[in-house]
Amino acid sequence: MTKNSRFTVAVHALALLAIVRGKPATSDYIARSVNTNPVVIRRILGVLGKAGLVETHPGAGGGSELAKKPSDISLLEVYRLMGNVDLFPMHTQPPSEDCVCGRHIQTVLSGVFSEAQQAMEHVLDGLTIEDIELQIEELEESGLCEPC
Amino acid sequence: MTKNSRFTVAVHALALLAIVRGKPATSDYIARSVNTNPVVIRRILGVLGKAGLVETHPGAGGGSELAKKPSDISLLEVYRLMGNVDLFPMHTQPPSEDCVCGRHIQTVLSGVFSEAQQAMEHVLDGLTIEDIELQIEELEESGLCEPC
DNA sequence: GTAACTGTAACTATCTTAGTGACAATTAGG
DNA sequence: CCTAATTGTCACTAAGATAGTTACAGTTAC
Repeated sequence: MTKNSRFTVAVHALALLAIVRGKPATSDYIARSVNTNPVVIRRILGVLGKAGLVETHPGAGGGSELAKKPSDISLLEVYRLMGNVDLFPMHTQPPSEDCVCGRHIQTVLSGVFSEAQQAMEHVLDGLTIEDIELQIEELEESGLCEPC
Repeated sequence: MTKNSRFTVAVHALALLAIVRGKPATSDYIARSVNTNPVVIRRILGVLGKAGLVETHPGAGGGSELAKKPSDISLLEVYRLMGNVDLFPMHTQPPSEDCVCGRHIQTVLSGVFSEAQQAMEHVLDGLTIEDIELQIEELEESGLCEPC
């Protein structure tokens, strides 16, 4: 599996932006919540910004806020933006063409892999940042939004 | 996501063993089909052997063969044996407990992640090495088994 | 006895990732 | 205009994972 946590961090950041709704959040503020370095957050917000999910402003009083409604941001969109393409890596070197198995295994596996991956992506496609936000607020058992 | 190709290689090896049905295959033979080093194959066969999927014999005339029917080996079993546990890595450091979002994000995400992973695993659970073998043989458009 | 195997340890090269410091550019506000 | 706050981005490091490789002792068939 892609051994990176960028999807997790991106969803965390977007959920936080949803919770503070409208008030711009600095990379430093988000980084404290995620418990990482602000540069890591800025890198991810950069990708989300180019895709139109967030708007970011430099300078004093700057920061990032959502550019779309939380209910319009699907987790699948975020997942793909974070560079997650193939769930199952193929052979590092192409298999032997001199073998019945080597000749066809990649064709067969790519069908299987894509079916499995689609099943997973279908679940992510049915969930939005709003769902995450609501579940967090439900767990907190209060309608207030005092994130930090 | 799993960043290693061991699952692919394991399925390749098992499919090859299914195709040559009964005739023991050496790690060198399998490695030529996969296009890798025999030690890489032996490492994987070692795991499959401990799990009872293959039987391996050392010495001259040795090699590996399936210990179960191809139809009794599910791809999910192989997937898990290859060390694939969590599809979606969480934060590298635990998020801040001082933040509403940081406090609950992992609880919420672990539910979402497990749902998505289960959907993927359900597909793998419905497929066996026999399915792979049959698809390969179908592509080869011949009932003969001359793998190399 | 010899040749053909496996199992496994040890090592290397390569890649990916997260994290970090540094600094120019931008902006708000006095 | 000056200052403080903030982003974007580059360059680097440390750590970890992976595939590949060599080597060699142990096992087996003939």
